[in-house]
Amino acid sequence: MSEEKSLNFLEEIVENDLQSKKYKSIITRFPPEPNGYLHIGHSKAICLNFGLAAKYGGKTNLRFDDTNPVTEDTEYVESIKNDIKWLGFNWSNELYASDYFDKIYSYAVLLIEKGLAYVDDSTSEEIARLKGTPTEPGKDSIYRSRSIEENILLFSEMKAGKYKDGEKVLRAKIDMTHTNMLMRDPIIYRIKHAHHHRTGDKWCIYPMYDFAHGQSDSIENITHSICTLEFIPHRELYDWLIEKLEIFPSHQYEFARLNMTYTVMSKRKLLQLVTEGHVSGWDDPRMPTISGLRRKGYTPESIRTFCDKIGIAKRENLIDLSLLEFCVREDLNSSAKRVMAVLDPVKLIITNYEEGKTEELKSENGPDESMGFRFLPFSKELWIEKEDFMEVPAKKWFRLAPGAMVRLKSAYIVKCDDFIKDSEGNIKEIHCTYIPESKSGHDTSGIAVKGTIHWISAPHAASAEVRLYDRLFKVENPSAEEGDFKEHINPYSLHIIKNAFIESSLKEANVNERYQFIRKGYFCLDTDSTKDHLVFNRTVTLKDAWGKEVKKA
RNA sequence: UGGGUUAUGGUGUAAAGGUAGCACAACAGAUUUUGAUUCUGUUUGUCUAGGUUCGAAUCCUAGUAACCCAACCA
Repeated sequence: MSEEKSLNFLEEIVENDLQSKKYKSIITRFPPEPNGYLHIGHSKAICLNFGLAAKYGGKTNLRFDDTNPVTEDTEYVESIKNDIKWLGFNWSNELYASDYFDKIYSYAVLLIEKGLAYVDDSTSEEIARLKGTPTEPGKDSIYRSRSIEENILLFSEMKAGKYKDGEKVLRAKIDMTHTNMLMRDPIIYRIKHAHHHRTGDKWCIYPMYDFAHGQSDSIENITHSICTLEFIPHRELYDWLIEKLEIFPSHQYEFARLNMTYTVMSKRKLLQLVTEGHVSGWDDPRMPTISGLRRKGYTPESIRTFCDKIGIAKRENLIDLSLLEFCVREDLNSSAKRVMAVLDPVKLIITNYEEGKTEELKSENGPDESMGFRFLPFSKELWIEKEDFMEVPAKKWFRLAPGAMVRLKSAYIVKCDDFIKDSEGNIKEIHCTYIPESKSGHDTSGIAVKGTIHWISAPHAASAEVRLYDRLFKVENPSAEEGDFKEHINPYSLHIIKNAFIESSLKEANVNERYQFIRKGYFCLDTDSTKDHLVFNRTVTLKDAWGKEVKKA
């Protein structure tokens, strides 16, 4: 029994509620509006809600908060369900706020009958004007004193479609001078002659968030309704409505939403990136969406670990992207198949190796012996990375340079004797001699080299397109900068290598497998890939101590 | 200028009056046929000012800062 992990404040609340017998078991819910794709911030809420229920033996509903027909679509419903399943969670019930429209309508009638709601004919401008400001109290609308009978008639006419959009609204009658703006007679129903993706044209009036969310929670007997900090002012109204309606008392709790460096998290901003073509779509691997991260090669496990590590609290936060990257590296390090690929090739010729000869050299598939071995063809002409050769070696350089020796991974030690430049001064060929006694696994040469580099036998190489991704924004917190957040987009966030050389085993690559291109990073097959045109995405780089060294200099 | 919420290393997050801990990041070293991994170590913190107490991140008082609230969005 090592030290137990301390509880977050919501776990404490749940434990107290369970211990005090307030509830026999808990029910949580994840309530997305189907008007966009889920992002990494949502996975924090998903892990929280599903995790809490799982930990304390409760259950979690998936409920779509579909009360605004003009922004919502089944396309989003499907993607949301898919993403939650992919993350590894199963909901107890798939529910929709729109399933409760009849019930919610009857709640509204009940409120009118209690004299706690009224129909207001004012324009939205007038309503806004009378609402006052945070520092000035509001004023009553002239329609506030309508009789219950008139309100009931008017509201039923609203439902029947007698009025146009915006002509009337239903408002809760609370207090126009309340210090909480949300309590100044909030609108609870509005007229929208719009087609709903589930209820079709049945309704032309729709409840507002505040008159649907808490009511849906209550209908489902949600014990702990968990949302983000910006809903704190809504809690007072949430409780007021439940009390007046005398329905199951669900309770709202709030936690701080996730923010991450070098990206944006608001649906509005993400939508802009998509519609204005800054990215290729919601699932562009540079996007912080679940679908983007999935396409980039992130594993569900790594995202869950990340959500676990960031914790749950009530203060504003900005999480380092490096933590997410750490989580995926940690996961992939133990599971990814090791392969060789040369992204920026230069020819290496082994002058003392027999022309036309091919050897099959044994190489391990992973850090764990259980992952097995494969055989790599080796020949006189190889591709290596341009960056692994320096004509004039830097300090602490232990890769290839004139006169220097390196090991070719799983093969031989070679010594650089010469190199050839093209007319523009670029290195064209590197000439080496190999040490036959230094064969990997049977090395009797007694030579110790500091550097080991990867390679591909030129006549046996396959080729592929490789897409390298960098952070989407140049600044840590684009939302906090002055002006348009899009001014801070990183113009180099995508680097496409049209023709990289890969070992031929990768022709058999499949989308579900993760690979480590040795020394280059973790990669996965992209959905754009075809049999004749392989496309790989870089999920994340490896840590690069040499890169740091170079930067320092 | 009203109301609400929050302040702990560079970033997150613990410590329920009693040793300020953990993770990421950074830095240094060891190992390494991936400058990866692994291992070891180091640096850095309680918003400010008072007070209570043997003892305060924690309690009290007064400040300060950040965020949220004036959609017929959620």
